[in-house]
Order: sequence, then structure tokens, then C-alpha cells
Amino acid sequence: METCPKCSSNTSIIRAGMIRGKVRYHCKSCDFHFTKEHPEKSRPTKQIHTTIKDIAQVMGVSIATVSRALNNKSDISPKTREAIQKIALELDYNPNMFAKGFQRGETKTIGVVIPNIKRPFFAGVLSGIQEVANEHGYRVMICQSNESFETEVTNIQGLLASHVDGLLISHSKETTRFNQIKSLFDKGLPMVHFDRICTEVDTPKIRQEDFGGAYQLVEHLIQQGYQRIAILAGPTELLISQKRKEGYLHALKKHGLEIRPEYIHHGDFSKEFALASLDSWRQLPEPPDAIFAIHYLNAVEIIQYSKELGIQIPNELGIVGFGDEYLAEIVHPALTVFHLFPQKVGEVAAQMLFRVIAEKGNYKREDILVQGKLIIRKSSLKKPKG
Amino acid sequence: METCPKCSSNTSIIRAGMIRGKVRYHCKSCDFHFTKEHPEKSRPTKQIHTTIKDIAQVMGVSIATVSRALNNKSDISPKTREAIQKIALELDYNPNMFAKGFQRGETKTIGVVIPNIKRPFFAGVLSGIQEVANEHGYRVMICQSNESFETEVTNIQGLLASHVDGLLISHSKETTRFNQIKSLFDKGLPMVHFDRICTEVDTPKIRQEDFGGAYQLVEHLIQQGYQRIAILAGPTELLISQKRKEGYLHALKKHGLEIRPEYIHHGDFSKEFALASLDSWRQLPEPPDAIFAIHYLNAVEIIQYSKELGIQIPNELGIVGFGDEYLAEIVHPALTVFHLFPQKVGEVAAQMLFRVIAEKGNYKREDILVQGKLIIRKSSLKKPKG
DNA sequence: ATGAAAGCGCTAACAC
DNA sequence: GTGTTAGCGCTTTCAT
Repeated sequence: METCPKCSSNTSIIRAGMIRGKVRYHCKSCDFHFTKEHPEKSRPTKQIHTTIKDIAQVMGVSIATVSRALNNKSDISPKTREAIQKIALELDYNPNMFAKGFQRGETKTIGVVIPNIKRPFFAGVLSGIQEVANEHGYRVMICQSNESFETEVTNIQGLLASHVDGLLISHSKETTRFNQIKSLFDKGLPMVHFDRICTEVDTPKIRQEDFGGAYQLVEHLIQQGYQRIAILAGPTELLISQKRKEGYLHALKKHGLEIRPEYIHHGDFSKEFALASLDSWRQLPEPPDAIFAIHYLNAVEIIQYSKELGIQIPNELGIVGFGDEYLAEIVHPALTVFHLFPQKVGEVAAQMLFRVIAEKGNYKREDILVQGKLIIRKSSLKKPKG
Repeated sequence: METCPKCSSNTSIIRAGMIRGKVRYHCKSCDFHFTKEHPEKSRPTKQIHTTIKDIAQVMGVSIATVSRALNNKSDISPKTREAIQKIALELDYNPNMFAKGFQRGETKTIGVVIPNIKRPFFAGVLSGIQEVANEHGYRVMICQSNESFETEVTNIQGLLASHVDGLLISHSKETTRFNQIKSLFDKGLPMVHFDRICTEVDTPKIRQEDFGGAYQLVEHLIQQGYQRIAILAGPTELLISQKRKEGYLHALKKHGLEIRPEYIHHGDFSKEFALASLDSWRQLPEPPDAIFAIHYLNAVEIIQYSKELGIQIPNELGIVGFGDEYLAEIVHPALTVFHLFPQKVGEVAAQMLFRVIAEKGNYKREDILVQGKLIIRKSSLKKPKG
């Protein structure tokens, strides 16, 4: 409690606002106003960030003037502007995007939710996203769902709390309920789906050539003379899994090959799943003579396992897969793949998001298919008989 | 200009502050105060984020009360608290970390600067960082330098503008000047270096077993009977390059092998560099009988190229490398490597950073060496002669 | 050309 | 136990 410097009372003092960094008090008994230094007003000596206030102080001008100078606004004398800019440089001034965004209601940050950074496909996508985001002056905040629906929901919640200006999402394997996404979309949060998209919300979607790629791979196998083609598909709920399977089925139909349910295995992309599938197919009276793995890792695993089992690739068994170019080249025999362009997917997705952000809901929804490319290698090149 | 409702003057009206969302005016000629609705005060109907103000309005209490309720502070009646929390849930309230951090002077965000997300090592590190950051309630902002010093400087500047609470850095190949880093460190920005560290600033450093790993790999080669061991090193400025070379030199010395300068090639990790090195070594009167590539990709490239050239691995040429386990297993013959644990590096680095943040400059600087592991495979297993 | 002040969402210090 | 208000850094009217 304060003491009045006039009547020495210490029971009738009330705080009466602040003035120039000092606290103003009023003594009710003698009707006297007085001020006192604000306690603990001293700033820490080490200051990481210079603020416009610091600059204003140094220059002896108001913060408004500093702001104008630093933002190259009109209505400021060139002399003042230059002087301020010079000081700003000297003081190592660096605008606080945080405060800036705060008052404009935006953060210049976009959020990305992906299953797993370590997967080369997503790493490539991220790289593309980063590049485009940088060009637009945005920062990127990344979350991994680790294929868990629960984590995904938490991630999105967190990104939202960080007030990201937009969201790029590729769903986890587990995700089948989209009410969170839907509610955000309805609230007008700019959002774009890529790769693992969801059809239940009317967001723009960036997809890869899943159907077409699968079709091309299987058709290639057929043209090489393979007749009994099996598919190592992913989880049934996953859309890319469905699309790739459709491409497979379509190619078989188109070329008049029988569709055999026992050749279609759905699984979780794990190594165990891949190897167990090969084992079980070999038990069949008519085992497959080619395998289309919708995930390149499974294809590589099948190649390795076949070698252990002494199966000749490509003569006894042809193998094709979706995906990663580098690994596909390294494995022996080299893997025929439908190559995707992850970086491109990221770039396109980010570009789309910035369009949505810019057009503030007036954009017309558009889906984009990022083209892939069939790369033929040894694993599917059957030697001509005889 | 406003018109006075009392004397109808429109020349002597001044604005006199705001009250309850209305603008307050004062007519100087008749000394009359009046208010008017603030123009364009209507909020957008679609609001992405509920604020405590919204909740306060709905509940008919003050924002302070709402804040207290949502933060489980004392001095609030359980009844009010519960009622507010219920409403908050209903309105889908999600605190604005942005505003929260703003006023506490922190962002609950850390920045990471790495050369390239797509490299599996860094992807693994990121994954580790994310995990630990999540546990601490922090978000992660990632930038890629793409091995460019200039980009790195810009990245750090950007992260700083976003007011990250701390920085995790692995420098670009090009980076040899550290004044930016040093100045930030001096200002007290919490910072930890990992992998591509810099010795000129007194930050905590997380390193891998570069020296020890190189030593173990080369010693293994020697024990397998290889005598003329060459090294495919990285850029001379890069510390990991130096350390790994030291390990190599130490192993040679320890086992009494001659150090031949012509067996030591520094380069940029590119495929061209690797292949050119092999070519040039084969021209020597005494070509090496083993190669230690400090970057696993170079090792893999050497294996592939050797196959093309018809060189027998491991009999004619032994090969070992640092790094990525998966690819090393896939290549044929499988590559002996010193395996690093990228995720572990990320985890340890992030943990260290949070210690620095928590201990506010009172921490004692500490370096950590993340252990690796020698994994012996075919590429270095010379068959016993005879 | 420049200064004063509101306001973005939230917390904490204070008044009652 | 609850309301009031300053202030975090910045932009942006408005007044001078």
C-alpha cells in the first residue's frame, strides 16, 4: 500500500491510472494526486529482439513514424525514413511477424499434417511445400500423425491453436471420420487435401495418378506375357489403395484376363504382410506369375524374399511397384515402377492452398492429378521364350 | 465530419475516445458529448476461432473470469468454472497460442534449420525432434538451407521474425562464417547444434560417433585383410568430414599402415565425384583394395559402378560406408556400414534445447555423442584366401 | 509530416 | 469471487 506524500495517510490511496510509465495515485483524504515509478520497469539488458519502440526511443520519434518508415508508407519525409531505416539496420531490427500477424488476424504460417516425415514420398512433398511457401513468404508447421487418427485430430487442433492460415492434409491410414475436418472447412479455414484425400469434404484435392499408374503397370506386365497377376494392395479403406486396385482390375478386364479373388491381398504395407502373401500365393494350385505391389517397399521386400527362396525374377515371377525411384534402381534386379513426383505434389498442393487463401472462399474447387511416369526395369522384363 | 445533435455545428466536433464499441464525440461550441455507433463494426458471420470474449458474452461474465476458468486458476467458484468450460467446449473454443505467447513473450515454437528434408538422415532427425517437441507442448518450424549459406541466413532470420523460442541447427556445407549465429547466441537465444556443428560458438552440440565410427569401419577392413584403404571424404570444411577422416587416419596409424595422400579424396558427395574417384584410383600403379565412403550414397554408387566395371566385391574391392541402414541392406552385395541413429540424434538435440530454454542461460554447456553401431555385411567380407 | 491512441486475444495485477 | 485494465508489438485511422 502506498503512502500519501502530503497527508501521510496510507489507507485512503487508490490507484488512478498510469502516465508516462509511472503509476498515478490519488489520496482520498487530502484529495492529492501523485505518481510513482512503476516497480520492476527495468528491461532485461540482453534483449533478443529490437522493437519499433526501441527504434522510436533512439530516434526520438513516435512508434507510428517508425512503422511508417519501415513499411515504406507514404506521408513520411524521405529524410526521416532513411534515418530510421539506417538505425533499424544498425540495431538489427527484425519485425515480429507474430505481432504483425496478430493484429491482422493472420500468421503467415500454414500447417501440414502427414502420416510420417521419414517416408521418402512425404519428405519430397514437404520439400515442395516448403519451396512454394517460401516464395509466398509463408512459414510451414509440420505434424506427423504416425498413422494414428487420434494423433491426427490432436495435431490439427494444435495447428489451429497456432492460428495457421491454411491446412494441407494427407490423412492417416486409420482416418475414416472427417467431422473435425468438415467443421473447419465449413468455418472457412482454407484447406487442401493431397494424396490421402477424403471425399466427404469439398476441399480441393491433389492426387497422384493412382488409377492410371496401376493400369499402365499391369498392362505392361500383360504385354510382357504374364498371365496370372496378383496384387499386394493396401488397407481397403485407403483411397489410393482402392484407386490402384481399380486400375489393376481395369487392366485385367481390358485384356480379357480372369479376375481371381485369391490373387488380391489387402494389408497394412508391412513386411510381414508382404512375405506372408507371397508364401500363401505359392501354396495355390496356380500361383501368380507376377505381382503388382502398390507400395514400393513391399515390392522390394518381395524381390529380396524371392531371392532367398530361389525364385527367378523376372522369369518365374515378374514384379512391379508404385513409387520411389532411387531404391527401385538400387535393388537387384532393378524394379519396374510407376514413378511419382512427390516434390511436384507438394508444390501443386501448396500453390492451390495459396490460391484458396487469396481468393477467400470465392475459388472454384478444382482437383488436380499430378502425372507420374512408367519406368521399365529388369524386374518385369521376361525373356522371350525359346 | 460529424454534426452536433444539440447545436448542429459541424466544425467544432472532436473525437473524444471510445466507449462500449461506440465512438464518443465532443462539440466544442456547445460543450456537449454524444456517441455514435462505430462504422463497420459488424463481425464476419463465419468465424473460425472462438475467443474468450465470445464466451464471456454468451455467459454474461468478464473475459478475466473466462480466462481464469479455462486455466483452472484459483479464486473462481466451481459452478462458474464448470459452466464456462462447458460452454467453451460447445463453442469449440481453442485457445489462441499466438496471443498467449505474444504476451508471455514466447511462442512455444522451436525452429529447425537443416540442409535438406529429403535426406533420410535429416528426416529421421526431424522425426525425433517432433516427438520430443510434442511432449513438451512445442511446435516445430522447419527450414531447409539446401546447402546454401545464403538461404541458411535467410531461414534463420525468418525463424527469428517468427520469434521461435529456440533453434536447432545443422549447418549447410557452405557455411563457414558464423557471425549471425554468434550474435544470436550472445543475445541469449537458446540454441543447440547437431551433426553439422560449428565450433566457433559455445552452444551445446549433439554429435554422432564420427571419429569412432570411422575408426571401427577402417579397423574392420584391416582385420579382413585389406591393406590399401582409400577414403572418399566430404568437403574439407565440413567437420564431420574432418572427424571421419581422423578416425580413418587413426586406424591406419594404429595398425601400422602407410598413409597415402593419393588415397584421400575430398569432394561434394555427388555421384560424379564418387565415380571419378574410383576411375582415378584404378589408374594408380597400386590401386586401393578397399574404399571407405563417409557418405553411404557414395558407397552405394561405388558398388553399382564396380558391378558395371566388373570389379568383384568384396574380393577385389572392399567397401564400407557411414549411414542409412535400409538402403545398405538392399544393395547387392549388402553394404557394411556404421549405422547412425538419426531419430535418436533429433531426440537428444531437442531435449537439450528444452533444457537450455528451461534453465535460462544457467545451464552448463554439454556436448553429447550419440552412439552408432557397426553393422558388418557382405561388401567387406573378404573370403579367406586359398 | 508526425503524434496519439485503439485494438488484435490473452494474462496477471489490482480494486472492490 | 469477479470485474477492470495495462500491456505484449504492431498497424492504422484520426487529429493536428
